[in-house]
Amino acid sequence: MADSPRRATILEVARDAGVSKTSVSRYFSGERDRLSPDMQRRIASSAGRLGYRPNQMARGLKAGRSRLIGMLVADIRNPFSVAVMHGVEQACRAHGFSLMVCNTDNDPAQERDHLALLTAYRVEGLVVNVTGRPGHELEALAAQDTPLVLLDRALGDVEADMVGLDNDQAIDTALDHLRAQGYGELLCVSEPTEQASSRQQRLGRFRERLDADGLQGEACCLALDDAPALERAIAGFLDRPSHAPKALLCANGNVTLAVTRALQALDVTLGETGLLGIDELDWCALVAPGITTLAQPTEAIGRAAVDSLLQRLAAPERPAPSRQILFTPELNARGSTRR
Amino acid sequence: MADSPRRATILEVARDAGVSKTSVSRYFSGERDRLSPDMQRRIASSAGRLGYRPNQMARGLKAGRSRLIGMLVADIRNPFSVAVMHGVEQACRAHGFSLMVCNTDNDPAQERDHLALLTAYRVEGLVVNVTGRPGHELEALAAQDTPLVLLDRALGDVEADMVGLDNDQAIDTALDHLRAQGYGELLCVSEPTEQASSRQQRLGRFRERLDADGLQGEACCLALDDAPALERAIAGFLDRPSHAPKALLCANGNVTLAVTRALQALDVTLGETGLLGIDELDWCALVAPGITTLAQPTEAIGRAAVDSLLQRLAAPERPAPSRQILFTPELNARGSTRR
DNA sequence: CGCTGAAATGGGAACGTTCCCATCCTAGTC
DNA sequence: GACTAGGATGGGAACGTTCCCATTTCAGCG
Repeated sequence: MADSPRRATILEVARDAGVSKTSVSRYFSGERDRLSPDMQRRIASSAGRLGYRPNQMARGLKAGRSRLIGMLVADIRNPFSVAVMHGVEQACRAHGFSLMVCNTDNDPAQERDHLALLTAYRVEGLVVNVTGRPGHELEALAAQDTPLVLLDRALGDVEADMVGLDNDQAIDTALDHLRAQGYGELLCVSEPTEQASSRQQRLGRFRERLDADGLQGEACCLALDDAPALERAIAGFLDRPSHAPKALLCANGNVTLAVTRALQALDVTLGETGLLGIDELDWCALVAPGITTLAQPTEAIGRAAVDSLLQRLAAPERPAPSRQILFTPELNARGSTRR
Repeated sequence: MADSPRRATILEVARDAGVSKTSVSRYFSGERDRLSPDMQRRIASSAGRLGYRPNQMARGLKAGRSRLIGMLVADIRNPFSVAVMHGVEQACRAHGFSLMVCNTDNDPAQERDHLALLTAYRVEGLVVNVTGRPGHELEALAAQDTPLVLLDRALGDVEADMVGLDNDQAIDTALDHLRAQGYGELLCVSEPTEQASSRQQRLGRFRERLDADGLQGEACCLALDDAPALERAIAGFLDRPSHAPKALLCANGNVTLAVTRALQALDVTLGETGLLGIDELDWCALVAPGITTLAQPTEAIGRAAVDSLLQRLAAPERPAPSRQILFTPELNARGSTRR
């Protein structure tokens, strides 16, 4: 059986089968119907015996297309990212592309490196969800006709399609729900916004709505790794005298996790103090009375990203104006917003 | 600025800089010190102006090495897998390799497909964590001198290094802890074991220890998507008359999630009924009195996998006998095992 | 019965690299 | 001052494909 120390080449298969390499190439590039049944049989048998696999490198080189989609993920350990990635992968697969994922750990240096890598592999399209501004490199890519789609975060200067949550609607839904449940004084917690446009947008809308609706509220941004600071911020908010029930709004899943920890440390009863998080997580239904969330349709977002890419790939001539594809969140009302 | 519709090639850079392509190649393959400072400057400038990036396809083709490590993951949405993957990625990066991850969704067909894909890209090593038995394909690969390392699950017939948790030790630690906390009657819940050796091993050890230690207990395997069945199984166990406190042992993170849901549905008080899960998850500290877990050192496992790969890659001559690298779990005692 | 055209097949030149082997130059040696 | 060793540089042949053009064969047809 398996014995050849080196991978067989198309030429060896051709020789073994007594046919030309062109025919073997045809066999493996989906042009089988151009081959006589007899030849197909011969090739199949030889290839099988030799354990031949087309070399994708050579293929990509010659044909100029890698059949590869690249994805840059800011944080692979974020379940939201993974869920979207899953959608992206499915869609790629469905269209005969493979996905090459790079995790950047929110590190601009890694973003640059990985971007170079994906470029080196000549990915035909790029799904980008990053923190920093590798704007320059991305612009260059875009200028070279590599389709680009931004995920969840717009990158100021880069002109490309963008797929993500309808943040305004999400905030509106959240506030409407909280108000309907009788909460009158709100604290919106977010990670620092400099790096991610969606955070800015959520916070911006939050402030807008407060003004417009005459709700009481404030926003705070802090790095999640400083648990004491977070506890202090929350305690400060809760201790303030007030005449309406208070609630916390978490701008994303990571925040929800950190805030939940902080609330437990502070011995706060959920529901009495409201809690609503953007992003649905496995465990939100499990904690205490259940944590109310706004779920993002992650798979759909992933698929939409790929669709957008493929569309541009199909019609490279007319560079359609860049679009925004926004999705509606779904409210999972649970005990944490029931008084 | 960015204008070239097509990527520049090494030849164009060479022409632009007035040097030979060989020199440009040297510049980009880490042989800069062989070039005079003047030449380095000229090349750098031309390459920068033209936006040149080495074509990894051509590189891989010619040099015969792709600088790529492949990883096959059974379930990308499992936090354990992701954590290990993170370790793998870091290690690859540290050694100048890139990682190509394929998620198989526990589907043998996808396993086969993705394996073919990775083969086509001529990955230099493969980290495998799969459910099915693409044994044949994997064997072929191994026979072709592609280093292979199995993650968490041994594949019966495939001879390769294996990295994972020390399952015997994990079960021992779990049982010792449960007994020390006064639980005397145990139910070990697992997903179906056919596909994953680690599950078999955990269950096997559990049964062994029961016999040896004279503990009361039983094991049950079921698919997690059938919540009612799980609830029935658990209710059955809890309703049985007994003279010692009862506890549940969850064989992995997914099980812990499902069991926790079931327990809530059954309105069981954690602690009174013990609960211990293998795999640490974000939320285990958050639920009720906290869920006791056995944490796997995921990053270390990932790194070990890559190390093992690289070791074999470095010495392809002497095919060292395949090893097992096992890691010790860490106990996080929490309220769910305190009576 | 020679002509046309389609279907089946094969030869060879790319694709963008790397790397082996020159070639050229300069400084050091006797 | 010829001789050499070694450093800097360049030319060209691969690597394993695809794809453009042949070339061959043969059925159909006026």
